[in-house]
Amino acid sequence: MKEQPWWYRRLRDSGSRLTEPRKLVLEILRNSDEHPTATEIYVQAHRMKPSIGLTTVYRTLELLIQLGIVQKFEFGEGKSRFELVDKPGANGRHHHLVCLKCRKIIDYSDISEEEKEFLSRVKGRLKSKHDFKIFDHLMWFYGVCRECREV
Amino acid sequence: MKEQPWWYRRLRDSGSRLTEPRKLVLEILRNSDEHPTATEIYVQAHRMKPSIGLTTVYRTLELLIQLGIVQKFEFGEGKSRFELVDKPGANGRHHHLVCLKCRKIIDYSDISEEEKEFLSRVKGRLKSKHDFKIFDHLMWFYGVCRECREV
DNA sequence: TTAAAAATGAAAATCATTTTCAATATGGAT
DNA sequence: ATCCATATTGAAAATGATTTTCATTTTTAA
Repeated sequence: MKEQPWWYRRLRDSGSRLTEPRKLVLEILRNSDEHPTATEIYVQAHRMKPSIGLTTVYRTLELLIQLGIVQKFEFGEGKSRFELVDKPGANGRHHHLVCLKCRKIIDYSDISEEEKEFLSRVKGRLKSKHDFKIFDHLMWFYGVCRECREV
Repeated sequence: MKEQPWWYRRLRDSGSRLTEPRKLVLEILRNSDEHPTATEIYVQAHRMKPSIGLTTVYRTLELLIQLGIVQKFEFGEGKSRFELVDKPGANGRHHHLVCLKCRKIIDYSDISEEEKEFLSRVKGRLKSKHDFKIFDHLMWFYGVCRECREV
């Protein structure tokens, strides 16, 4: 007997049906390390089951958010990103370097061990001080790149 | 002789012109306690100078974000909200805690010694790796607050 | 004062997300 | 397994925020 993911029960308990598209969206979320957008999820889902529609992906995500199975993030890109709640070890990768002169933006994702440790300490502190459970973070650094300093 | 806001200099230094629409948008941001949306800023600006266009408000905000003068927020409403960044170096609200459920935002400025050290190490690393000289930073943490976890 | 470059505004285009509505799939009852 | 009420779905249209295009205006430096 195969063990069912905890969200199957939560879906059922809410009176919602456990449909193919819903299982697919959940499977895709389970298997992605990034925080996919609705469209990214749709593209994957569509490859596996071409009959699926983007609308359904949106509706499913909305439902899963209501049920506390999925979290919605916004990083200022003008679109939302989604992640399974309590998915361990999918944090970081959202560091931006902005040059104040030429306005170039560099995304960098290489996080050092030190940085990870620091972040987990900060998260611990935020938990105890503000009683927040942190799922993710975003860091912006503003400066001037070499080319612009040379002028 | 009137003292000019620090952002005037930063605009100038970036090679951008200090135009009427830009001053207006900055003035509106300076005088608002809330985080206005682009449209809200436009409505105010338009009252003071009817020739102004929504496009210019968007373009100005984009520029100010690139220059680190303005921050963009997204609360999951499908539109962005904007706020003036505090003067760099001075007890700025550089840290934000966002509750992913109720969309509440907590600004906190109490930075520990450990945190300051960490940031200076990160800045050093960014300097050597990406050859950026960092002037300022911004950190966002996404999580769920106590009230929302209790449900 | 003048010309080049930067900035502007209006309208059109784009993009993410939501709504509408007719067709389909699901799960409990039979 | 079959049936049926209804939850769910997909396609297309609608919406709303943001971006692009392009001709005109404003700003700055010489």
